[in-house]
Amino acid sequence: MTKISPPACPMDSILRLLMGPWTTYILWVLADQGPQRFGVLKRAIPGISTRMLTERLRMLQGADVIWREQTQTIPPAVTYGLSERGEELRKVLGSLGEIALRWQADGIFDKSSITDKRVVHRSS
Amino acid sequence: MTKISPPACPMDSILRLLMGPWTTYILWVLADQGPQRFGVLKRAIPGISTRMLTERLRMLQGADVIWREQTQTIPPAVTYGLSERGEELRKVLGSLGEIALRWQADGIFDKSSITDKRVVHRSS
DNA sequence: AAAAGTAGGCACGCAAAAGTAACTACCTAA
DNA sequence: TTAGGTAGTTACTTTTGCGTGCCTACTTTT
Repeated sequence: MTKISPPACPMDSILRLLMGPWTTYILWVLADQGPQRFGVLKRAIPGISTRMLTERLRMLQGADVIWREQTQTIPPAVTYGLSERGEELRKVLGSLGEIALRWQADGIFDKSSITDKRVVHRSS
Repeated sequence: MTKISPPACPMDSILRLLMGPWTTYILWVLADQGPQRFGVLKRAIPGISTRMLTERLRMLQGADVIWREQTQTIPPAVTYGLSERGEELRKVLGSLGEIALRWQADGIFDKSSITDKRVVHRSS
């Protein structure tokens, strides 16, 4: 018995795309630094596991938000970058980021309503 | 040292705000139908539990995205609505919604890359 | 007198999500 | 010869998110 399917919410789908803990970070790096190889991405996102990075990249690629280019050289080099859709998304995420910055300046995120149980991975 | 990943992540905070399965739905209803009471909201969002609705509302309220107005009448009536911050958010979410609509028309969300494991199995 | 509605709080428990670690195959540099 | 880098995959374990059900205190309705 297939339970609920979201009645009228493409929002739901697109947010499920962005929702993961790392997804926007990945997009941010790709937007900010340009196309990058797997290993560079991994090092640019401290704390992410290969498993997560792979999964997210596959998902984003599946949604045509990023492209993937693999060269058949012997240590195979794989490069990822924002596609046209990715650019589209970047603009909106940019606005969202601006808002986030303003709110942060206002201390919204500090006041223990959201940030509470987020201990943050790997405190060095 | 609790140190958050440094350079670019108020995004993380704001997305954590929107992330839950229900959050944007709630905002959508409040934006679309105007301020609503708890019970009305609950009935407007089929399938949500009181627990979730309460939690999300508290969180949104804590971030000043919605306001909460409680009358001390005897069955106490509580009304929620978008605050100024909420309106700000609504605009961006609107753009995101447009994109989502276009992508949906292109069938991005149908092609089993994201939606796949969302099938739910409750056979009884 | 009892049921129902209003706005939630609290505890239990499962299933999905995320982290951890080990393994692949191939090549290069020490 | 061995370590290390490239781009992952697979298996195992832990964490958590979220639904479900039961509770409140007060009033109005039946």
